Amino acid sequence: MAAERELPTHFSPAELEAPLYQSWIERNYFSADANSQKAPFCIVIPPPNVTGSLHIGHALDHTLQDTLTRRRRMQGYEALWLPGMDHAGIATQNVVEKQLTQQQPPKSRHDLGREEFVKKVWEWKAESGGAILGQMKRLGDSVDWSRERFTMDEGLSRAVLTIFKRLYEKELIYRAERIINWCPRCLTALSDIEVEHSDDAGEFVQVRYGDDQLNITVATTRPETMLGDGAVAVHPDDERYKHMIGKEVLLPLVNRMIPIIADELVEPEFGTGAVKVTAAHDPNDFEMGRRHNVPMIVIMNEHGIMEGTGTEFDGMDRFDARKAVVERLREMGRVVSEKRPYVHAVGHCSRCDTTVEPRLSMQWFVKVAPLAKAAGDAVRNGLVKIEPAELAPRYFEWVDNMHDWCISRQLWWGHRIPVWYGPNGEVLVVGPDEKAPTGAGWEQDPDVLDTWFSSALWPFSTLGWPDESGDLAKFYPTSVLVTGYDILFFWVARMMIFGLFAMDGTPPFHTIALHGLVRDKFGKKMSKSRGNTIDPLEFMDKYGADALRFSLARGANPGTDQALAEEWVAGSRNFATKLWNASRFALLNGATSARPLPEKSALTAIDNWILSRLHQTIKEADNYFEGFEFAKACDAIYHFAWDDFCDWYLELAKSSFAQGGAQAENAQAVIGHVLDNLLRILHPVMPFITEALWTRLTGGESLVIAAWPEADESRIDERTNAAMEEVKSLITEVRRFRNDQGVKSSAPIPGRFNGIDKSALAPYEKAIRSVLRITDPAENFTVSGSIVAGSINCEFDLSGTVDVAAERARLEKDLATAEKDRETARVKLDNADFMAKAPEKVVTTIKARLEETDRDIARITEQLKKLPG
RNA sequence: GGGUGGUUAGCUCAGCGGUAGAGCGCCUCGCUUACACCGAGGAUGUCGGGGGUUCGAAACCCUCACCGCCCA
Repeated sequence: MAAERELPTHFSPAELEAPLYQSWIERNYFSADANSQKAPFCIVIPPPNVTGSLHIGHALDHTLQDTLTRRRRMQGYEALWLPGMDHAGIATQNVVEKQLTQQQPPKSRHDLGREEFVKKVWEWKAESGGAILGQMKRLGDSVDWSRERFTMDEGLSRAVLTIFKRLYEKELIYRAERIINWCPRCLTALSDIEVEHSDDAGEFVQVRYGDDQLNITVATTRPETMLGDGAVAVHPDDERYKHMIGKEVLLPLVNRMIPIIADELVEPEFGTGAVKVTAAHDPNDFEMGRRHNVPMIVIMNEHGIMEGTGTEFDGMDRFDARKAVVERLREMGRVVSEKRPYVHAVGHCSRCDTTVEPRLSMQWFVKVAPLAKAAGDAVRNGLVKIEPAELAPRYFEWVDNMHDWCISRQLWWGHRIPVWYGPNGEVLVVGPDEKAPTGAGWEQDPDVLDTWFSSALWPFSTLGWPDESGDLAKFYPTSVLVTGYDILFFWVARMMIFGLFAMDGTPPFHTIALHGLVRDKFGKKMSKSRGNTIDPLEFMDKYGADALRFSLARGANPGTDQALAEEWVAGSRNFATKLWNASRFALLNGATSARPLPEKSALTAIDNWILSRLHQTIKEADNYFEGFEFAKACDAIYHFAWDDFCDWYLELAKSSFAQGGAQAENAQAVIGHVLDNLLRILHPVMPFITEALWTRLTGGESLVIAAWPEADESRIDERTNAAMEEVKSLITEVRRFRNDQGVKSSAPIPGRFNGIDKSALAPYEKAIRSVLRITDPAENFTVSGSIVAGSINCEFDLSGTVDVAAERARLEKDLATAEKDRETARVKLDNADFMAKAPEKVVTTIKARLEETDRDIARITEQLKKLPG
């Protein structure tokens, strides 16, 4: 009997985890049923990129989502965690294009043609895409694989067409020629959020325009764009330049006359107070250009090569041209000053880091203002809750200031824009079930939509929208969106916008739970260049998925970053090992969850104490989980399991087992009950080891489908808790004494606990003696050492010399502490203002503290007097 | 430049009005039959500086300094 329940002496997570996950999949535990009567709980995964692999940020994000989902599943909800990926337009196209260039002979996508190229991308996806999905299994993600979605799937593509047409009909999508962010390497437009600004060392050059009659000095960080200047602008109130407004100056190098215009956008204090206006290559200049009819002169091609300026610079790369232009101006004596390096913010393509070029071009845009207003209001009106609430201002800041969203991309991989242009200038938007025009001269827009356009539909497109599917009815709106605050803007706002629009004002989720970033050991941001990245797979190999998950969850304070180090993960593995060994001990001693838990009156005080703490911990941890306080929930469980259960209860229970009989049987039931519940409440965070231990302990089918523990208030007993605190301090005092006296903890010594029989600690004496190895006094008992712990006077027969000096030092130290404590209390109580104004409860506490310290001081003084010498 | 978060033990962080906490690290003991991935004991902080509010401030207000993030 005992033999078959025995655990292997060693715990090896790596062997344990994969088969368990496999068994869960085989038993279909993660598949949600849209027809069930259970209340729905749904999380859609923030779709990872199809080219990506699991990084530590995913590991955190997924750990939290899995914890929430597993808990709800155990609570009896119809829990759906829906997995999938997005098609990552630029990134994926880049990957496949790179493959093509590495072929012999190297090819470009243009060699293949659009259709063939897209086919290649699908082939790539089938072969190498979605590596992250397998890694999610290793982490233990309890996602419903039968519902896995991809943004390029047919159903999701229908959703894209549907929303595009609806938005277009409401005039919330429009096409216009604007300055957009252009990546000269990816050869596509980018939205604002795909541009990353960094402080780069550039240059700041002042150039004199004009001639002897009239000249003006402009300042610029981009001298090469002067070839496309259409004007010089000054502030209308700038006395230095007022007389020049309306006149024309000579633009050097191109030898064109350009007007001097007045515009309030110009900051007189900045540079020389005069700026060049290159309306086709700068967003601010574009605005000014529109106001003042400045010609939009395009001087670069899509690759960022100078073109059409009619100067010697044509054909040069923009950065070479910058040098060359300044060089020529210098020769002409037109450079007034040069500052180099001049550090200023420069935009880079978030996919390839190429410096972004503002470019005038025809693109499709979403008119954001009315949609974003609704997205902001949903949170303002409490329809959607942001957790933690402190981060809501960041959300508002974003949605309230959102610019129109450029959604067209000059790519081939993605949802092609469903717009046909007719021979006579017709523009036709084709919905999902409509036929595209076929006549001569009709052509579809060549561009595709921004990946985020389809990701923004994720919370309902994955559930079957635009069809009125059962999934949609059951699971929309979803329960909670879990994501890092760093992408609050990237797509949370966009999902809100589209969700509210498509679903007639029903937001895509009730709650947005935000977590922070995982940083390195020293709190520094992880980056490839710093070389401080952590590979979650490596840590899972070494310490197990449970250990990684526990570390991440335990560090997850709402909305704040967390540091992670290998030592912390090792510590979590140690915790898992602790659980393993405790369970091993439990099983070896016949612990069982099969027997009903005896009534309080039948149990020892220590049994009742651990049950009290267990139910307290269940209550606490459950509340924390409910409030997305993962760190606090884990901490509560950790300390209960390790400190209360392993270090105190199991040690004390050894005396019950030694005793045998009913007391031992009760301990078996208590341990069984505690472990059963502990493993349940820990399961969402550490699914593997809890499952392995629980099935062995209880013989149950699986923790995945087991019931979530509920706190039994009747077992919580503050009096027992308090008494046990006294027991603990008594034991600690004696241990300190033994330690100070150099007595080995394994050596039994005879001792007396005077007065214990009449104290509240009487029921604990046996256990105390056992754990401390204090034997009953023998006939020739001679007191050679004594201490007072709490209300108990303890006397020991050390049958030999006592280290009086050590004892005196200890007592004097304790005395000093007690006296200091008494002084603080005394000062308060002597303060008339305190007595008059402090609440009754506080005064009582301080009074009690004073009495306690008085007693301590008296006792210690007495002890010191008794010391020989 | 505009927002916004932070500054608590050697490190990373909780605590956010009533005697300073955790994990890791550190020191001393210890192979006591679950566990050395362990046990027992211990040390460690004028809670960034300066003002203020309060009987009482790490916590609330003001101010300065220094980090960080987001957006320009």
